[in-house]
Parts: sequence; structure tokens; C-alpha cells
Amino acid sequence: MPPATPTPARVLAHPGREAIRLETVLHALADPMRLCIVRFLAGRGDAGATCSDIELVVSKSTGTHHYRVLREAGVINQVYRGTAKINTLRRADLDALFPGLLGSVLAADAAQLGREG
Amino acid sequence: MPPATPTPARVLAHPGREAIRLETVLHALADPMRLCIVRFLAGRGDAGATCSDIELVVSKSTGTHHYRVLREAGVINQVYRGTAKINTLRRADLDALFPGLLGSVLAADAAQLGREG
DNA sequence: TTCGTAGTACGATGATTGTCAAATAAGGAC
DNA sequence: GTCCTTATTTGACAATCATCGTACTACGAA
Repeated sequence: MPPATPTPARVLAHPGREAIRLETVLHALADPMRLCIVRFLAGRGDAGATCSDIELVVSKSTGTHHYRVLREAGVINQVYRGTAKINTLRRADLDALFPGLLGSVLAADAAQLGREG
Repeated sequence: MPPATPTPARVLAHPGREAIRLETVLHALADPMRLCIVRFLAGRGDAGATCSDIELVVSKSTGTHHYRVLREAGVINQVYRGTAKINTLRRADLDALFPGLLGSVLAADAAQLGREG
């Protein structure tokens, strides 16, 4: 049975809501790999997904790098659950800070995907 | 009197609407200097502004660089008028491709500015 | 033609970035 | 305990980026 809370060493640092910066969020979203992660997480809602649920065409360490960029930008939340790491979108925080932003980025991404694949 | 159309050598290349990519737009917006330019242009509407209308705290060549990034991303339009260059936001194109995106970025920027200055 | 203004082009530089492979750590199943 | 799975860390690399100063071009005015 996985422990209710991870050991202290495995608690990841997240920026508080007030520390989230627009430029940093935009930078985090301005990468195809990371946009792919965000798109996937958006489709999972509160359930979230592990890192390996999302098929990235890059090495594992590159994947780790992208997840960290998203987490440090305040776009996603990451918590350990056993050996896995559950990723969820920080929708509430982003919507509170930047109303409509995440939604329009996701819609724009979907539209672009629809146009060209 | 400035000519109605610039000499051929001074016509700048802009991406067509269909060539505008979301990641590129987000990357272009993910810089404080460029966000500053976009914010200023948004307040000018169709009138646009010359490069020197906007006070950037960087050297002229750095300014030129940022304008080019925005133009090549499809965020702004640049046309010569005499020695000056008129910059305008490509609102229609961006709204057609990514409805609501530019608006929510501008709103997010304004909100963040209101919170911290 | 001479001058001033608006902006570009050309390096150069230091910082950041995206990528990988190899070694490591933590947790769960046996 | 011994594995297997999951993911991190480290160190390296090439590419991109933001910045600058200097030299340059184009246009308009005097």
C-alpha cells in the first residue's frame, strides 16, 4: 500500500499561486513537447497522469526535464505515489491568475491540430 | 511626401496567416520586452506605433531583434513609412487562428501588472 | 549636397535551452 | 533479501537566445 504522504525527500517544490509569472507560463507552453503534456493532462482532469502515461518521443531524462519546467512554471502539480509521479494541471490557480488563458491556449492547440494534424 | 508604397527593397516578409504557429506565437509572447511591445500596440489599435514610440530599456539593435521576432511569429505587421516603421498587431489573423488567445494574454498581462506593477 | 533621424546588419558574447547516455535512488512485488 | 519499474541526477553537447557596440542604409529636410 502506498503511503498517504511521500517521504519528505520526495516532496517536490512548487511555486505558490502568487509566484506564478505570465512570461514563465508562456515560455513553458511554447514548446511542442510540453504542449503535448499539457494537452494530455487537460484530457484527464483531476485524475492526472503519470509521466509514463504520456508518450513523448524523447528520452526519459528529457521528459523529466520538461515536467520540471512545467512544474516550476506553475503549470502542473506533481506528487509522488509510490514510484510513480502523478501530474495534474493547476487549472484552478491558472484560471484565478489568468482567466481564460489556459482554455484559449488549449483551444488554439486543438484548432491548430485540427487544421494540420 | 512619403511614397504610397515602399521601395521593393524595403518590403518586409511576413508569414501568411496559415503559416502562423501556436508555439512560435507563445514563444514570441514569452519575453517581457516583447510583451511590453504587444501591450503598447494593443492600446493603439489600427493606428499602430513606430519602433521609437515604444520605450524599451534596451539598445536599438536589441529592439530591432524583438520586433523581428514578433513579425516572424506573425504577431505584428511592419510597414515602412518614410524612414519610420509602423507596427500594428495582427489581431484579425490571430483571432481567426486562435480565438481569444491574444485577448486572454493581454488580460493576463494587465492583471499581473495590476497585482505587482 | 549635407545633415539628421529611423532603423538594419553584422559580428561577438554570455546565458539559457533541448537533447542524450550513464549512473543513481526509491518504492513495490516476489 | 532480490528484482523490476519509475523516475532523477549528473554531466555533456550543440543550438538558440538576448544583449551589446559599431558600422551601415534609407529617407526626408535644410
